[in-house]
Amino acid sequence: MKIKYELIKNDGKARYGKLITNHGTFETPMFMPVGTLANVKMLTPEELKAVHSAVILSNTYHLWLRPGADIVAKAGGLHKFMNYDGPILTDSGGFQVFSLAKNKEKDITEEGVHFKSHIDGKSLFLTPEISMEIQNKLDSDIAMSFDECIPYPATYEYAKQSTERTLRWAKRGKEAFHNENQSLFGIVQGGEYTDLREFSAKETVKLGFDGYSIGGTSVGEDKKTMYKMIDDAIKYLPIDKPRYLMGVGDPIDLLEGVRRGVDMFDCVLPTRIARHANAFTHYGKINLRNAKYKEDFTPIDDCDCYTCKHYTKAYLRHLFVANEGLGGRLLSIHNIRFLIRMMEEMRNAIKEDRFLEYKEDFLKKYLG
RNA sequence: GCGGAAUUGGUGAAGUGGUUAACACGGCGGAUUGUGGUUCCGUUAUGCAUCGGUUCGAUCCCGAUAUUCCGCC
Repeated sequence: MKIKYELIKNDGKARYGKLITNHGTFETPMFMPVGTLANVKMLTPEELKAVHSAVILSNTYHLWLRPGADIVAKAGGLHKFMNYDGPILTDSGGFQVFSLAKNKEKDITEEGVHFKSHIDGKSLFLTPEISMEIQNKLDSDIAMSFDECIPYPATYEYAKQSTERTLRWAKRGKEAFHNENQSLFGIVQGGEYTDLREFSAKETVKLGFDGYSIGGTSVGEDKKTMYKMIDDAIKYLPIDKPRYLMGVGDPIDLLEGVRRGVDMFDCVLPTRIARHANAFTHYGKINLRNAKYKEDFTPIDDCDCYTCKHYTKAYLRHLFVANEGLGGRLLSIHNIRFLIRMMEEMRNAIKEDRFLEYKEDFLKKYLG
């Protein structure tokens, strides 16, 4: 069955709802950790469950290269392969168009995208049809349309052509898609241009998808521009379908996204910064390598995660200074929990009609 | 006792008679937003064992002293 979205409360800004999937029902707005290679880096499914993680992301491009979609299919699909019984969303490879296609004008064609494998340099060609075929085989809960994540800044002309092409790719992808148990999301592009965002949103909705993403954000633009990109797109999205802001993010952006009516977010930030010794706290981000934590025998934050319940900053600092991987694991647990807990708190605040107060209080503390 | 060699930052070390002493590690700090899994960026010796001398100018040349290593008696 396809996913279902149930909008429970909508005060015109923030939304509270439920996402019903083949692998459980979960409340939105939600944060989804990224597990590119059929794993969330360094963590086991049990650890993800312990931080109340729901949907996780995987990546078409990466799994296409290895181990290959057929192997995952033989294993019985992504869930079985990686031993995760929660919902999985697969990104289409569109972001790799952005990060791996060196010469956009030349490498991106109407038919698809040429780029080189980051593993062995082999030439690859990815099309909407191939992306759908791979995602169908992976058997994730939610598949993403194959799109181009437009760089920032981009000229109006480039953004326009790219946005129109993404739309044609979305249509092709939808036609090629054939897994009844899987849902497919469309992606709004349009770069930083208000009219292109409107055009992209309206046309994508016309094609009809199970949910809609706002793409092309968090690619180097300033926050003000990013929020405008959301505003320019989200007002044209149907209220009875989930809205997913791709690649975002940091705690401030989550608050701003929810305020604008976003239901789903994903981001590599919590796990990436964790591997580099950074931790989210209610008082801002901290770097555990800093000398001032050498003798700090208190937990990272007022937090209910495994790491905060059992370890001190001094110990975590020692692990990072000693180059011990456990530090990255423990911080990944904390950082994911931090964002997921934030979402829980936001949902509660929405339910109790105090979202804006919550947001203000959080920011006041966080920005110190 | 005699002869030889060496002495550069926290460490390993390059280097030159003339503005800012290479590089690496370490230290300190920052970055990171649909992940190209030990990443990227910045900073870190007002000083080249010590004291004299030669020179317009010395870390680099000369002498003495100290320390270390090697060889000989």
